[in-house]
Amino acid sequence: MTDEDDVLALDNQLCFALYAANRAITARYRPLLAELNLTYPQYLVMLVLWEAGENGQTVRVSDLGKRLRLDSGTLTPLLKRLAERDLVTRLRDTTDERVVTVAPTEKGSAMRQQARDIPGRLLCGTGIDQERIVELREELRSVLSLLEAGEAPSGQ
Amino acid sequence: MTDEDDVLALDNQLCFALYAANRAITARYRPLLAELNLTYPQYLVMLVLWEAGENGQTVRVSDLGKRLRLDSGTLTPLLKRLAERDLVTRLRDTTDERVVTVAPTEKGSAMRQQARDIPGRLLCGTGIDQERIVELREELRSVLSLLEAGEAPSGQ
DNA sequence: GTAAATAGGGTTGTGCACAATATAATAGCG
DNA sequence: CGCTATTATATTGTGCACAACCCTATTTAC
Repeated sequence: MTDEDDVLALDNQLCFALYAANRAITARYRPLLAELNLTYPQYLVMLVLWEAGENGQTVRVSDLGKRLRLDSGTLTPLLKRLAERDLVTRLRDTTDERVVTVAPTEKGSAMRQQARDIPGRLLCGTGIDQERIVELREELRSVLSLLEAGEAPSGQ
Repeated sequence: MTDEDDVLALDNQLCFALYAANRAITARYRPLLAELNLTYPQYLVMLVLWEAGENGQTVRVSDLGKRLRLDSGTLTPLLKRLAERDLVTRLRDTTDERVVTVAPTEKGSAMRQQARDIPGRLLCGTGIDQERIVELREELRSVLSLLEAGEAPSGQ
């Protein structure tokens, strides 16, 4: 294998390590979130809503999009499914009808208590210690901000 | 915010850092792969096929699944789309008709040359240096193997 | 005041991911 | 030989993820 081929080897790709690790973590979440009948992205939305509620902030669809880096094509149907299950409300602003405000219902807020032990249970039995998690998380956050700040890859 | 709430804060979740970084990287790949008219998972499949071809190995659908951690529900339609575009062949084994062998066509093999500069172009303009990429990649690979070896999270 | 630009959401269509199930072939056994 | 378990792939259905587009409301320019 020449050096040029080597750059295309699967095991040399950061992207694949990230892709596989991400799916392995979400797979680990799945049985825990199934107890709450939530998918992983639904869980992330609830995290944002709980956190904002704690601080007395209202959350618009666009706020969720900025925070989670998701667009309306993803969020709108997801929020509708949560609303159907009476976990959130979607209210269109009366003064500016472009704006939709999302908030947890009482049922949605109550779910927070059930979710509290999830982070602790997630990595039990893997032998990954807390310090390592924090380091990896901070490195990923730093790389993410570089990726978001960086110029787009050249189209040629 | 109490300590208990803090464990649910979005910014304290390794999972979200991983989720967001993964999508940021694949978003960065998208315009580069669009030149080849490939999606990101399709690109990963081609990487495996190119690598195996180099070593004279044949690849079955189950081999792709093991390597990429994907199941047939993902791979079968993906491979059919690649086959329609004459980038791969899907041949059912004559002696054991359960087995489907996948191989790049001449057109699919030729694409490797066009793909060679992608890894190099990907992170240009982000200020992320090579050493950091290697460290992060190895840490992710290590965490992945711990996740895959670890016992399932307790169902309760 | 009105045209143009921008911002907030929604809709549609394509392509993953994955669970659950189906189908079919092989291997081992009595 | 027939029975059962296992292995390999396909099919179906749900839910993201994102591009492309639409519609409406607000803002800005003139």
